[in-house]
Amino acid sequence: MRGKQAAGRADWPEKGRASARIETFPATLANTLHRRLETEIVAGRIEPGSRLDEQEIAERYGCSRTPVREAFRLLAADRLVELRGRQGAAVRSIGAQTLIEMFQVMGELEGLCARLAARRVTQAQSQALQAIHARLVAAAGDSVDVFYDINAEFHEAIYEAANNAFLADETRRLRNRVAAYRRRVTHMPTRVEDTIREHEEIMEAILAHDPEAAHRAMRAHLTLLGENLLDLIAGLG
Amino acid sequence: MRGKQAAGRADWPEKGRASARIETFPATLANTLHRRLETEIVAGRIEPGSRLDEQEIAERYGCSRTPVREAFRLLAADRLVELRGRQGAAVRSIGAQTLIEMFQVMGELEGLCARLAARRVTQAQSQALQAIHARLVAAAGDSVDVFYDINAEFHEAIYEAANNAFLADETRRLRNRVAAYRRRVTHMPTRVEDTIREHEEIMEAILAHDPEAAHRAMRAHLTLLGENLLDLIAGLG
DNA sequence: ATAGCAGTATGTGCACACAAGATTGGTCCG
DNA sequence: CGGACCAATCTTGTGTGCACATACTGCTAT
Repeated sequence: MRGKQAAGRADWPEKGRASARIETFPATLANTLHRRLETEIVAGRIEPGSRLDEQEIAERYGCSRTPVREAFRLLAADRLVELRGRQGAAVRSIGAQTLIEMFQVMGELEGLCARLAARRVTQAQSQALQAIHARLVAAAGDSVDVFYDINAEFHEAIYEAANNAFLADETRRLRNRVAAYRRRVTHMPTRVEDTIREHEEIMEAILAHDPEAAHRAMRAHLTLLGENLLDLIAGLG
Repeated sequence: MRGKQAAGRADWPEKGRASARIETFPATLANTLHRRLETEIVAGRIEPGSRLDEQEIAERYGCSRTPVREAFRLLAADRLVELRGRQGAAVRSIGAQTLIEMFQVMGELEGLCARLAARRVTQAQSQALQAIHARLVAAAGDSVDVFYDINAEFHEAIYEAANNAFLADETRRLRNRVAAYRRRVTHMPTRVEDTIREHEEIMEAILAHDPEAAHRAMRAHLTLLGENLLDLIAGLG
């Protein structure tokens, strides 16, 4: 007879920090699949809107449908895929309207990151930021993918300097959701130089410990990025 | 032989609005469980930190473990439960540090809502807002739960006036995550009157179409709420 | 008495099987 | 000739069984 009270069992001793990717602990098949599919989607290797076939993926990874299904649920939680019950799962495709809205929210969140970073950044973090930026400048001529990755590093460094793990998680999550689209923007004519200039402004504000300037610069950066993205979409619509 | 291309099947015609709760469409067992458990957790009827037993819930709802497992994954996506592989799922408990961080982010998001609402609110929405506020004032003496619900309505009306579905979704999601804790704050001595006063200020700024004032008032509201919550936690720590 | 260890029990992870709903192609009727 | 209905097939949703990992309990040894 096991049916005790509703939920009165061994409570865990409360984790120190409630952040950290949800499921790093055990390397279950479902978790592995979750990570791998997430990477594929974020990198844009799976077209937005395309359907994900349980069986196909199951045999591709040599497992049964069960863990695949569970991975889908996890991805749905991050809003990376859409679950249409009885009709399978599909990579979420984002319309122009939603994209506008997302960039507005991202502007606010990344702006907060920048503001906090300006207040809290340490000496070591300042130097790290400058080093990353130097690498970004150096990579201006390299492949777009390399540039994109260093760009991401820059923002990641700011999250860290902001010293708000929750904010970092949420911002990162949002960033992931638009990543597949955002990556394409890097291909635009002046985007690389623009990015470098905008990053410079952000960085200087942070190094100068000027929260409002950092906030403003970061928001502007995101706004411009969003507008570029919309131009791109309008162009190929 | 079914193994075609990776994912080149029937693409859906892109949903009009990429928001809307993830899975309202089909009433599968897993989805039903997801919603019910979400309600239980958000309402605080399941203690934070307590473990969720697959079998127990399965037999309580008269189904097998499979849909229960899937519901857990969905809840994990919303960060409402924590998945510790091989050790079951537990309602996420939020530490003081994280709570502080969350309220900072919520302040920013709800602040954005208020700012947009001040710019975009329609005549009808203004009236609706006032009506809700009037009900809130009238409910000041009623049960805490009633007050809490009307309070939520007020914020919901602002989300709607902000006219940014994505922002509304994210803000609502965050609100849900802290709901179990937040609800308790309403019990504090002066919280009811404070809330009414703060709401008044927010509402007036929105009605006056003053974005910056609305933003400021809303952020202040969230900040005070967060501080109250921390006092509460410190008090019973 | 406490710490370490082994055996046991419980519960989760995964695979497989079955059932139900959805989609597609074909056929029949208007 | 077109549209609607129907059937076959495919895909997802759910139930069940088994194996392994983790936690627990009682023992022994220092």
